[in-house]
Amino acid sequence: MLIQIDFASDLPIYRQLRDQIVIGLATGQLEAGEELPSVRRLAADLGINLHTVHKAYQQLRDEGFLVLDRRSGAVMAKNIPDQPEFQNWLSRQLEPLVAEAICRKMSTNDLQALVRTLDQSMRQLKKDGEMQNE
Amino acid sequence: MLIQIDFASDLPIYRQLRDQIVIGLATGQLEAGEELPSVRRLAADLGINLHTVHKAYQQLRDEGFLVLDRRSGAVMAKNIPDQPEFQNWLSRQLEPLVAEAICRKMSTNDLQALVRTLDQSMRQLKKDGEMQNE
Amino acid sequence: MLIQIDFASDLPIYRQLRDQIVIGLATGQLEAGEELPSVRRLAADLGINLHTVHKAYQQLRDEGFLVLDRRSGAVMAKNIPDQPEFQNWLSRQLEPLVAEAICRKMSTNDLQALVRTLDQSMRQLKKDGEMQNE
Amino acid sequence: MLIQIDFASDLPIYRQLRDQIVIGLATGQLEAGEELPSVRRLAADLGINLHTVHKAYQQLRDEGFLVLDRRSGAVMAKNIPDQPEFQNWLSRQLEPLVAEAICRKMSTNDLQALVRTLDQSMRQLKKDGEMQNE
DNA sequence: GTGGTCTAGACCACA
DNA sequence: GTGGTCTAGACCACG
Repeated sequence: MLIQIDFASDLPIYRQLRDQIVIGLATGQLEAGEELPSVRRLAADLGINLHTVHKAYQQLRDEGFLVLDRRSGAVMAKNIPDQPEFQNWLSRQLEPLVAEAICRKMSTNDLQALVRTLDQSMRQLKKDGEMQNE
Repeated sequence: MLIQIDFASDLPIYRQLRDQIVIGLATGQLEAGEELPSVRRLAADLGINLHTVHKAYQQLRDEGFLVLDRRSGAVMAKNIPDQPEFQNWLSRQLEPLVAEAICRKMSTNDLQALVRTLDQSMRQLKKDGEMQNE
Repeated sequence: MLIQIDFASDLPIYRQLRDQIVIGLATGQLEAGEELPSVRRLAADLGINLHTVHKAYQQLRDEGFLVLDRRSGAVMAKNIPDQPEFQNWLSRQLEPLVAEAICRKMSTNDLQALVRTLDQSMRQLKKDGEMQNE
Repeated sequence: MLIQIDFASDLPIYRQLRDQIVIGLATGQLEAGEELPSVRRLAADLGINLHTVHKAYQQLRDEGFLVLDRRSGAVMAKNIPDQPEFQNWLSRQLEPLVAEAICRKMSTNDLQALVRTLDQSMRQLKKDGEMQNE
């Protein structure tokens, strides 16, 4: 799976890394149970600091996406645990974005379409990957 | 309009302030052309520093939401200028959120419904406010 | 002569006023010896403060463009005195602008053309005005 | 690159700093991709406050001249983005200067020559620097 | 009164 | 080490 870091972004590197791994999982580029590169390896490949990769992995573990084991390294979780507050959290993240879309005169339909497109394209990618594996 | 700052949040204060003003504009709690409190006044009301408010106002000005009129202080812009890259920007913001929703097993319908609810409730609030003014 | 103030500009109002009067003089909309409106009158017309107009007039007087007299009010100077350091001053003003033009990949020719156009259009306006008066 | 701050100038320090960096870029004293001193370092060298340098850097970043790389601090941008309204902006800056030159009886030729000299001397400095590097 | 600039000094997140 | 944020308090230009 290709990971691209933008060093000039305002988003911290560890967050970019974390986000891309989540996106990878959503699009099927990463599967449950799949092994991730070691901290060392990934840091070297991306040309970033060990700490940075470690921090991203830690956060993914805290969120239930990743299982860290001394022997088997980093493995994508098989079962992502329910996060009871997830919808509320998501709602809070979405709120300012939706507000800005309204202010920028985006229509309800355009906004819905944008979310739908993102959602469907990711799910489609995942389905394609799964069919290939069968 | 009520503004609430969460000092424990990881989101910087000036960003919380900026976001809430945008939300206020989307929900009609703030209207185009309306005067905002002066930097000093708002800082005192919220118990934060003058510079923090100043920074939020500056950002809103740069984004075209606010006009800093030399005579009357801060005034919500009448015409919010188009931001040519706005949809792309929004898409990039939405991508990791949608990805996480998929990973957390949220259905397409639930996600759509969540966005719809946010969008509609804000637009409704705005419409209510406008009807009251007539 | 029409004067337009932009209250949202970063340029102070008295400077906008001063600049437009100088432009008016360069384009012949104002002539040497012509009377300007009184401070009171102009302030009322533009909807700005007395002090602001006063400050603009003072600066124009200091620069030799305007003669202020208690009886005859404000009169455009007949002979604008030489300002020995003017070329140096102008050069210093121009330097960052030319530098930015270079950085923005504007060609020497385009820059020259831009200055020429501004210069010629003002001089032409002035000549037109003078012919009309004969 | 030598930077000189005039504490008596009416131009704010952060603007002087910003202007001199742009001039440095135009004259080749600063090259695309070159690292700038850290905010702290430059502030100490110039005897000014950290925040003042920070503000200049932020503005340069907003204008596309500077990239604030998370790893290596401040780096001059490789590709300065087009500013669609740049010519209009420049024209507005130039207008009062040209008008004043006309009022001060500067000839079209002298004005053209002045701009040409500034432009050519900066471009020449840049070319010299580039030849030296080969 | 307003916003804008500058200083001084602190703490934090990031790498 | 870096930049980013926040605070406190001062002065100035503008209107």
